[in-house]
Amino acid sequence: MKNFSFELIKTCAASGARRGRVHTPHGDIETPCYMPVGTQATVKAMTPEAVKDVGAQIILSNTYHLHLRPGEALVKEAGGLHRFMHWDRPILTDSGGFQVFSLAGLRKISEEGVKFRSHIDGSSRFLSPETVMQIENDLGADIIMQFDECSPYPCDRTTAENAMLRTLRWAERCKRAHAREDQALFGIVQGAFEKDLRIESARALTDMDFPGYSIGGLSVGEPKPQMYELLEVTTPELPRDKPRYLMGVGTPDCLLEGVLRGVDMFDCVLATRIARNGTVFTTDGRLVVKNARYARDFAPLDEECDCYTCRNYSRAYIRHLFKAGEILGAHLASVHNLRFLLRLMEKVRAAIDADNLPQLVRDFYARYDMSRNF
RNA sequence: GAGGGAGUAGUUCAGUGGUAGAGCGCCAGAUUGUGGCUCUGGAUGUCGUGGGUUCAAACCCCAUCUCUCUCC
Repeated sequence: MKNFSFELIKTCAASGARRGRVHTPHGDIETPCYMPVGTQATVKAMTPEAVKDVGAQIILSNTYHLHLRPGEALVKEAGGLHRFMHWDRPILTDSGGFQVFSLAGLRKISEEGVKFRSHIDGSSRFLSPETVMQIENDLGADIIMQFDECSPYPCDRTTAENAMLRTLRWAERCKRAHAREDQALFGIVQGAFEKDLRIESARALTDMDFPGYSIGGLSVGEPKPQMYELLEVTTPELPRDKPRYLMGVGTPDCLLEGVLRGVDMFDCVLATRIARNGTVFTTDGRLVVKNARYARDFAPLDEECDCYTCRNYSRAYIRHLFKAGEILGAHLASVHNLRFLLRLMEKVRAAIDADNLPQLVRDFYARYDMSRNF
C-alpha cells in the first residue's frame, strides 16, 4: 500500500469518539467525515467546485453504475475517474455489492459471483470479486470496496451467516485480485442483525489485515436502536489504527450516534436525494421547503447555516423554484444539505478535539425535531 | 342587425336520459453503500342562470345571460 495510511489523532475523553486523519494519494481526509455520493461520477445537481465549496474532502462513486455506463474502459481512457469527472480530491468507489442487492433484477448469487440483469437495458451481466477488482482498478479511486453480499432486513440466521462467510471468502479473493498499490482496499463487515456473526466477521477481516474496514448491511430498514447495538459490538473488534466506514448512513442523528460508537467515515445519498425533492435539513429538524406554508417565508432555509444558499436565497424563492420545476432549486437545496452535514462533522471534529462531544450531541437533540426525522 | 359555435373542477376538455370524469395545476406524504426534475396518495364542482318534460336531466324543450366566429 503506497501513500495510504490512517493516523489516529486522539479520542474524546468524554465519549471515546475518534479523531483521525486519512492520508491518500489525492490528499488528506480529516475524520470523522461525511462523504457526499456521486454515483454516476457526479454529485447530482452539483459542480465539483460547489462540492469543494461546501467542504467535502472526499466523494464516493460507484462501480456498478460506472461499469454499466459508460464502462470502466472509457473512464480509464479518460485518464481515470478523477480526471474524467474533474475532481482532484480523494474518491472512494463502492463495489456494487449493494447495488446488485438493491437495484438489479433477477440476481443469482453463487460462490463464483453474481449473475444479474442490468437495470438500464435488462442485459445479463456477471460480477465476481475478480471482475469488480479489475473494474475498480480501472476507475482508479483512492479507496475501493471489496465485493460483498449484503443481507436484507429482516434476515434469518442461516442466510445471514452464509452471506457473511461468503463475504469473507470474497474478501480474500478481492485481496488477491487487487492489482494497484496506490488504491486502499477495504474489507466489509457483514453478519446482518446477529451480534456474534458481526463479531466473527470483524475478527476474521482484521486477521486479513486490510488498510480500512467498512461496516455494511446496516440501515436497510432495521430500527435505529438495533443498528446502534450492532455498531457497539462491532467497532471494538476492529483495529484501532485503521479507519472504520459505516456504509450508507447519513441522517444527522445517525452520524452523531455512529461517531459516538467509534465510526470514522460515512456516506449517504439522503442529503442530495431529499434535496432534489424539496426537503432540507435544518438546525430545528427536517423542513419541506416546497410546502405551501413557505410561499411567503423570506427567511433562509436555516438561520444558523453559513452555506451559499442560506447566505443569498429565501425559503419562498427556493419553494418557487421547486414549484416551477426549475433545476436551480435542486442545486441550491443540495448545496445546503451537503453543507449541513459537512458542517455538522466539522463541529464533531472540533468537539472531539475539545473532549466534549457529548455536549454537542445534547445541544443537537435539544433543537432538532426528531418527531419529523427520517 | 342576421346566422353559426361554445358555456361541466383552478385550467384545458371528455361525458347523447340512470351515483359527474381525465390530463395539467393545486395540496400532502415517501426517500439512509442514488433507476428518484422520481414515486405514492388526496381535495376539488349550485354541470352559466331561470323555467319545463320525465320515475330520473350536464344531456331533451323554452327563455335568458356571457363568450366566440362568419356575414351585413
